[in-house]
Amino acid sequence: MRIGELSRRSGVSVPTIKFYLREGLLPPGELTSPNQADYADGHLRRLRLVRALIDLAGLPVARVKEVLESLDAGDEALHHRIGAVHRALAPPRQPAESDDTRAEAQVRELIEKRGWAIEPDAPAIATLAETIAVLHTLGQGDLAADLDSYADAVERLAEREVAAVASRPDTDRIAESVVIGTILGERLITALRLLAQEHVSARLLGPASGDPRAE
Amino acid sequence: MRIGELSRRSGVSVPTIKFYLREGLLPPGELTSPNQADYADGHLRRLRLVRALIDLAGLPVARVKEVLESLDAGDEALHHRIGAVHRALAPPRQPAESDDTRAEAQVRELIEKRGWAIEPDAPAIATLAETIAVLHTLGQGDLAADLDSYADAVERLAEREVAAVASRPDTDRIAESVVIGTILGERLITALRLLAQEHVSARLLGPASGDPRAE
DNA sequence: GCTTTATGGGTAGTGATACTATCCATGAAG
DNA sequence: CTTCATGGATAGTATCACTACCCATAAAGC
Repeated sequence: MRIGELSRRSGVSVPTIKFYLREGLLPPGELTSPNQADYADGHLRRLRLVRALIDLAGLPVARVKEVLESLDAGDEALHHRIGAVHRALAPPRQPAESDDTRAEAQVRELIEKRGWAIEPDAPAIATLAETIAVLHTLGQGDLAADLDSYADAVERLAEREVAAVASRPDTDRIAESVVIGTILGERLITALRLLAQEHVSARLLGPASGDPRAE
Repeated sequence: MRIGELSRRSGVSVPTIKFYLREGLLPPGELTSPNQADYADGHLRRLRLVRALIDLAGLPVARVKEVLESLDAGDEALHHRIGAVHRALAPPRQPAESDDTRAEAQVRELIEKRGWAIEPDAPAIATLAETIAVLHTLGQGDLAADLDSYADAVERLAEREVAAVASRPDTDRIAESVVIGTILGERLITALRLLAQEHVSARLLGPASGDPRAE
C-alpha cells in the first residue's frame, strides 16, 4: 500500500500523514526504491490509533509520540509496559499546591484500606489528590467525601477491563488495548455517566416529580 | 476588592483577568468611578471556576463562555438548566460516520432497557455511539460489549452525585455544582480507574502471580 | 500637595501547536 | 511517453491563549 491508499483508507490527508511521518508518530514505510515506499496494515492501524488519541483523547502530538514510544518498548515485562502507558497517558501536572498534601494522604489511606498494590509514585495518585484539593477549593468537597463508592465502582470495571485486555494474543496487542481502553473507556464512562445523571436528575429534580424548590 | 487583590487571591495574573473580562468569562466589576471598579467574592469564585474549566477540563475559552452562559440562564427550570450545562460540556462532535448508526441503536436499546428517561437528542448519546463505533474500528469492540456493567456502575454513582448536588441552597449553586461535579468527577473517576487498573493488572498480569506469557 | 503606584480600557504582538502549501526529482500507470 | 502520484524537504498559515504596551486617571504614601 502506498501513501495515497493509506490516506483513503484512514481518512487522513496525505500531507498530514507526511507530517506524522516527520514527527515520528508513524514509522516510515519500507522503501522499495529511493522515492517509493510500501505501507502495511500495521501502519493503517497505527494511524487510526494516532487519530483516536488526537481527536478523541485530545492529546497533543508530542504526548501521542510518548504514548507510542511506551507502546513500542517491547522488551519490558507486561505490567511494566502497562505502567509506562499509564504514565504517558496521565494528564500534565502543575507543581503541587499546599492543599494537595492533605488530599494525598486521603488517597494513600484509601489505597491502603483497599489493599491496592500500587507503585507509590503512580501519577494517578497525584492527579487524584490534586482533583480532590481543587474540589475543596471550589467549595465542593462533599463530592469527594466518599471516595470509597467511586473506588468500588471502578474496581469492578477494572476487573472486567483487564480480563478482556489480557485475552489479546500477544503483549503488543495487550499494550495497544491498554491505550485504547484507557482513552476510549474514559470517554465511554463519561458519556454514560452524563446519561445516568440526566436520568436521575429528571427523576429527583424534574418538573413532574416534586422538586422541593419548584412549583 | 480591586483587580490586584483578585489576582493575588486567585493566582491569575492581572493581564489574564483583563483578558477574561474582555472575553466575557468574568462579569465586569462594579464601577465606582470611570476607571475604578470593585470585584466581589462572586468574581473570585467565578474566576476559580474558569481556571478549573480551562486547566483541568481542558475546555477552550470559547466553550468556557458557553458553559458559563448556561450557568447564568437563571430563569429556566432546574432540570433544563442541568441539560443546558450538559450540552455545553459535551465534547465537540464531528459529523456522524456510517458505523455510528449501529452503535447508536445499541445505545438507544440500552437506554430503553434500563428505563432511563433521556431526551432523544441528548449529546451524550452521540458521543457514546461514536466512541463505541471507534472502538470497533480499532478492533476493540469487545471492550464495549457489556455496556450494562458500565451503566450499572455509573447509575449508582449518579444517584449519589445528584443527591449531593441537590442539597445545595439554591439553583445557582446547584447548576454550578453540576458543572464542577461533571468535570472534576470525571477526572476523579479517571484517576481512580487508573489506580484500580494498575492494582488488578498487577494481580492478574504481574510478575509475581503467574502471567501466562512471562517467566 | 506631590510623587509613586495601581487601575480600567484599548490595541497590538507573541509563542506554541497542528497542520497545509509548495517545490522538486523520480517512479508508476495507462 | 505523457500524465499523475510519490518521497522528501522547506516554508507558510490559522488558531488559540495569552502577554506587552499604552494612556489618562485614581488611589496610596509621604
